[in-house]
Amino acid sequence: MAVTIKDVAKRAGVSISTVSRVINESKPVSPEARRKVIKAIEDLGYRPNEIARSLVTKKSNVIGVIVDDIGSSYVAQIVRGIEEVGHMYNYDILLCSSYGDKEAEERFTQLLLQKQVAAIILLSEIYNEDVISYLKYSSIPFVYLNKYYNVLESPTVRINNYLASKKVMDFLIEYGHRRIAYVTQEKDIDITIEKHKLLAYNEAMEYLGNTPNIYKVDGHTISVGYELGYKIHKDITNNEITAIYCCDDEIAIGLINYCYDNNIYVPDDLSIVGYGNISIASYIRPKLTTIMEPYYDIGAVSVRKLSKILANESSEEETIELPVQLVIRDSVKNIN
Amino acid sequence: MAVTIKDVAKRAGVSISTVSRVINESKPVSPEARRKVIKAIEDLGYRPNEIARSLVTKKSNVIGVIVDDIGSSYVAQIVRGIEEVGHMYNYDILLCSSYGDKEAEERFTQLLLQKQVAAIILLSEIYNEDVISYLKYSSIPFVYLNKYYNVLESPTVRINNYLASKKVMDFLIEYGHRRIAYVTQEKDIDITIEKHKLLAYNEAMEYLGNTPNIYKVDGHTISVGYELGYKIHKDITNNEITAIYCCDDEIAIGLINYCYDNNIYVPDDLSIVGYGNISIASYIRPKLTTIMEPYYDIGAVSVRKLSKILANESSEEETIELPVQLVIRDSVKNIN
DNA sequence: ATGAAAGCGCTAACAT
DNA sequence: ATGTTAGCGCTTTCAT
Repeated sequence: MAVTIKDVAKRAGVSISTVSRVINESKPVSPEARRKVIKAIEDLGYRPNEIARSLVTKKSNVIGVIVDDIGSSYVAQIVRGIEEVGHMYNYDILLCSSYGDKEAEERFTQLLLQKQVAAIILLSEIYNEDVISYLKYSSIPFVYLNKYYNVLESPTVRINNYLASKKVMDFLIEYGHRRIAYVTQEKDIDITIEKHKLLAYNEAMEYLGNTPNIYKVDGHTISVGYELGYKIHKDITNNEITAIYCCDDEIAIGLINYCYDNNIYVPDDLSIVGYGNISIASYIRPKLTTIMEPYYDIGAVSVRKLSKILANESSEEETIELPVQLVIRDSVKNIN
Repeated sequence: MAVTIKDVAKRAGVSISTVSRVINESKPVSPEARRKVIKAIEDLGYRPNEIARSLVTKKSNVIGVIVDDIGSSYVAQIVRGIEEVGHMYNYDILLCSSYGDKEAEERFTQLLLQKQVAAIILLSEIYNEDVISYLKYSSIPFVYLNKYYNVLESPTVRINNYLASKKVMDFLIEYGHRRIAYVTQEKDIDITIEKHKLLAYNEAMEYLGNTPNIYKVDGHTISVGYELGYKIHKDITNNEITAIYCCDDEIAIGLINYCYDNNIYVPDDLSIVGYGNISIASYIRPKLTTIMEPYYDIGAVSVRKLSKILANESSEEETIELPVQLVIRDSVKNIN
């Protein structure tokens, strides 16, 4: 049987309230009593039961985190941010993976609520307004992070995708590229961030006086990028395009691998830009030039926001926009 | 205010015991009462408070997981395994990152204990026997996973590193390599898995009648592997060695990158083998030939073991050994 | 089959 | 400054 506050009180020869007081430093305790209590706690190896504590205080200092897939590299980075600053604010992390399943997102939300978490961070890749409604309805503080979709109005932390996209295009143009293709996601384009990224791309092409050249893919994996290589092989070797701007690092990396395997030299034959700056981006060769999404910071800022809400120092509504940066590495050639 | 079991009871016109009974299906309830209770639950949107439940049942169905760094790719894979099969067994995951800090490991262990977790999985990369002793002393079911160290006797899930290493050497020899170097970790070699890997390497070299050629590094990152490139550049270009077997994928990848950047062609000029099969291994070019450590399975099996212990179906002591596999890709040349 | 009541380990109001 | 007590939301005897 675990040792409880009663055991400590008995051993120290004081009441349980006194013990509670020294543990929580909630009220003054005489030096004498404090000494005895501390001694008893050490002798017995007592550790307060957080479950019992939460029950009475109605606080859990646990943040529930529902992610798409913890095995995914950018997800792990965000969770790292959540975890690290979470612990600074004294929060623990209860982690669930939904694997892109709508129902799982909702089920886990309920579960976390039952676990009396103080707040929820939902990191999703799918379109699921129901869970947002549910979260709002539950009136639990939450942050909603979606890599692709613009879902409803909800507190979130993100970058400005239009501006990011503009940075890429400005850079490509500065490096002398004119025939630039963009690889976008075909699915739900109007309600995803692709809408904004595409806008910047189209504006830049219009500025150049060139017709946009858009490839559509479905999926965000490296193999999708690789397969894209087959489809556009001719366009590349024809020299119809000099640069490809990909909506995801994964697509860009798949494409780079395709090129490597088919003797197309990046960046000499073709320049490639990614989006995200996942960790592999700096390890593949050539190193990928890409937009850096500050994953760690997104997690970190989300927790900070939540902790402010929980301390009543902030309202829930605002969405936070983090600065973007273009990381220039080796996958784009200056053809001026 | 959240709705409680009392509210449900009142609304249904029954006692809270009856409500509890229908929730838990713990005792027979008349169809009539059950109907009313279910109705009330739905009307009120009632969800039992898991905190209160845990307090009385003294069960938490939460598994505490302490990892080194959730941002690390292999860690994320293991956690994925833990999380996914954990949820199948109805466990939730409370996650902490120690970032290689001894004290953090101990602090989090205490914290998790206070949170009344049902079991703990400790995933460490450092040498810390204290935390194992503490865990044993607390008599909480736990699994101890350490990527490098052989720490004390403790329940664990791992691969047979000697056998794995032997597989690598057999393969290299089969492919005609004779002058094979091994890159090992210089730190604490006698109490780490390097001892076993090295043994297999040395035995193979003895079998070949060649003197072992061992490079020592300190650290498990890609940049450590890259820096190793500088040091052994001459050995490679001298053709003194035809193959390098690296103790970590990261080292191998760093080395491959060094070669790429310095016009040494892998595998034509030099064959490289890794260890681990982290996700990048199949994305870099040339694709890395390596030992597959089944990270996901290590996590999955750990949870299964724990769940058996918690159900009194297994003792804590045994260590589980998972099968190893050599993944043959493109970084080794057949020079027969 | 059902309800009353005790109690899980703790905090916090109240009393002294 | 300290002790007594109620009660957090729930499960589980124990009666009935």
